[in-house]
Amino acid sequence: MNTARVQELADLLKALGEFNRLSMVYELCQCKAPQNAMCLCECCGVDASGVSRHLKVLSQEGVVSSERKGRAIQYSLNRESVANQLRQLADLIETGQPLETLEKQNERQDLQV
Amino acid sequence: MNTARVQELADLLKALGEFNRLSMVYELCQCKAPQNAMCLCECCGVDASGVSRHLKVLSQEGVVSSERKGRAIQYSLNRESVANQLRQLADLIETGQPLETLEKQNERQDLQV
DNA sequence: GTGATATTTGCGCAAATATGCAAATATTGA
DNA sequence: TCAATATTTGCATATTTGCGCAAATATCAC
Repeated sequence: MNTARVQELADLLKALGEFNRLSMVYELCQCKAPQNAMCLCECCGVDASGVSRHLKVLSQEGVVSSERKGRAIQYSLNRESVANQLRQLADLIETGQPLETLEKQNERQDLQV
Repeated sequence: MNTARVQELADLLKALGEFNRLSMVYELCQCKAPQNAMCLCECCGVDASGVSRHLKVLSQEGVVSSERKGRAIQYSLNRESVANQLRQLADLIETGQPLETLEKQNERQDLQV
């Protein structure tokens, strides 16, 4: 049943499936420049510590990347990666095609390079 | 910020973002014929009451439809609807295009019909 | 009707989660 | 160096969530 891949996808969806976190993602996806945590405080009504924790979850699931710039840490959305995962799930649900493991996906991408 | 739409999507992702529920969806998406709850008990290690509750969540979020056939209730996946929502989110994340409300989507589909 | 099968619901429990506050840390800018 | 800014972490708390069991309910087959 490809349990590991189902688990991966479930973890990703769980990370995205919380209102304040998805609001942060929505905010990030509409910004060209990366944002720091203080900016993201405003879009959802959570204080800095909460934003920090949410960003940690998103980061662990590969939704965002971070890079320190001066005092602040700039967060940016991993657009392609997240979009591809969602599309793969959409395809699976629509067509019933079996899930590919992440390993296989990476192998396939290696071949293309 | 289109809060309502973000909330809708978050609810959908939360419904899908639980391992046993996603396993059930995975099972359903690979079956041509609708399945009843007892079948779905097997694919995840949850008893009938748990499956019933999970199916209720999935049903409330429009992931599955149900129809009673004799004693059992047959569940089937709303493939297109769920796939479309996931793709819309993927597009949003990839391109930053603003979210359409569900109402607008329906209007647009009405026009196409 | 009666028993058999399928699903739902009430209850309680344990684990996970989201949050705010305050303190600790990190890193820069002057 | 030192003060200011940004982020993380510990703690406490309230809420949510997933689960199993047993009882209730629904529906059919006979």
